[in-house]
Amino acid sequence: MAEADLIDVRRRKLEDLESRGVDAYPRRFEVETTVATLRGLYEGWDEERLQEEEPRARLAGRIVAQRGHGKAGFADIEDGGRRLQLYVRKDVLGDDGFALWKQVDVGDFVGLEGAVMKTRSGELSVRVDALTLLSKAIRPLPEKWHGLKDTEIRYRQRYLDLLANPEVRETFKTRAAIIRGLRAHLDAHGFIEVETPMMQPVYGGAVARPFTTHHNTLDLDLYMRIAPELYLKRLLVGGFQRVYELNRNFRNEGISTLHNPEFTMLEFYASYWDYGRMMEFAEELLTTVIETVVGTVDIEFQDQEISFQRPWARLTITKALVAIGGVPEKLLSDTEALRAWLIEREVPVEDMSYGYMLDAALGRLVQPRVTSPVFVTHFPTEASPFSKTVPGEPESVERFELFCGGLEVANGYSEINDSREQRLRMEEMAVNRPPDVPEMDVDEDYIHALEYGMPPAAGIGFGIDRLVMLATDSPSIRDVILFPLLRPKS
RNA sequence: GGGCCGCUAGCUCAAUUGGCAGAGCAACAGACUCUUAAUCUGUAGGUUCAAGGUUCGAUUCCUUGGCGGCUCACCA
Repeated sequence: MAEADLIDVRRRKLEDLESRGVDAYPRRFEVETTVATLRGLYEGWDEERLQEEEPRARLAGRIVAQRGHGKAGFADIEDGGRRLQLYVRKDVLGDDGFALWKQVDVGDFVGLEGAVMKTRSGELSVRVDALTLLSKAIRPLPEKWHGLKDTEIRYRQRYLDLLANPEVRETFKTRAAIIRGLRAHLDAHGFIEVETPMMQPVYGGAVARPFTTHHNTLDLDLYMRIAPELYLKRLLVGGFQRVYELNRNFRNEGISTLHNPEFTMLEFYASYWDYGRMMEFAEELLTTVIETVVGTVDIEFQDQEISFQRPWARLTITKALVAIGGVPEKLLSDTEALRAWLIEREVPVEDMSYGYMLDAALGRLVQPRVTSPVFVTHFPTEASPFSKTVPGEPESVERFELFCGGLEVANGYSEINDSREQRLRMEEMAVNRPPDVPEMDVDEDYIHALEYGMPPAAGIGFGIDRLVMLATDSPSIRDVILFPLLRPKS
């Protein structure tokens, strides 16, 4: 039947009910129990005991299946993700109640009251003696057995995806649990959660194109933040010793299975730590959360066996390129030979400096091959404008990236707190920025803040969406973002 | 943005070489007071993503466009 006809049928039922004085959208229903608690209480009881004691139940849920049976019938309701069978009999429900039962469709919300029982086949059920319509659905739900597979509908109408595919609900519960776990661990270690501007007059803290917007009253162009970094470090200047922010960043770049224009980032900063201490803490934080949420530190992600068992491997970028990326060691001391070797392997490094070449090679040759977590350290200085250099090694910085399951999951470093050095490095970045990167101003206000003195500190940023992908074995970032950005359908 | 693939009933999917567009579920009518992917009988349901082209004839072939997926390049 055409969709319009299916809707018409339900509309007619709705009008028929209303003409008989039924309120199809009542204000409230006093629920006394849930499917989960009911199952917890009575699942273990046998048929005889339920028959003798006849416990009563009053609950509500959405009809997800119906099986008519003449002057009787069965329905399954879903409430909080759990299902329960209803048993309806005309002689128990009465004529009016049974008439309502006949007009109820899959998708409708109902409230009900009755005796808890078990059927002959042992299925815990409620023999309904009072049925109340709580909300009439006028569109048909996706099919019960095959669920909803059309990716476009799944993303555009996520509510249908959640309705039809229970594992999708689990993914987003896991997401919530991860975020809860991260907050709990940080809170327990003296970090305080802060909120810094998402609309910034000067954007910074990362290399990416921003979204722009405008404040009318101030007649001021603003940028949606690409990172909260520079504001969080201002708070270290202000005397907060440990801060974190877990919220959205916005980057006006491509969309892919790993990128959504708005994505969730956890950034935190600890005074008196360096990047080494931060790596230790990151290990502890992630293993704790993964173990709590997934139940084990050995997970499977897209057919890879990943172990978060500590300690995690740590390699300098050059060692990683040799050991994991397969770069011949002798090429590392010969820029042009390395360039030729990389280009042969389709790593586009034509106009790059040595440092940017290493970074590009890392992304192409190392990252995809990493399964269990690996910290890569000693990044080239030119690509890291906020990281302190390694003592005696001005070309490398005290910075690490965390790779896992072929994904970049985190990025952290010892923060520059010398205002003179920070200015130089920002100016260098403004001149030597990689091709295709928009002009970036030196954030004078940030330099000014550093001049008041920032304690030595380390900071880190975690891509939360990717973390959730790992924990839920999701192949695309769109599977872990409830409403990913799609082109509007005209 | 480039390349490849997809779009058929509300949902999940078929359709031979280009030859009457079909099934299951859902819906509707009927039967059925312990079913659970209920069962049985019957009925109805289509702008085959859109526009154009080739053809006697297009879901099928071609062109353009829309939307989506994967992938490559930039970004986490």
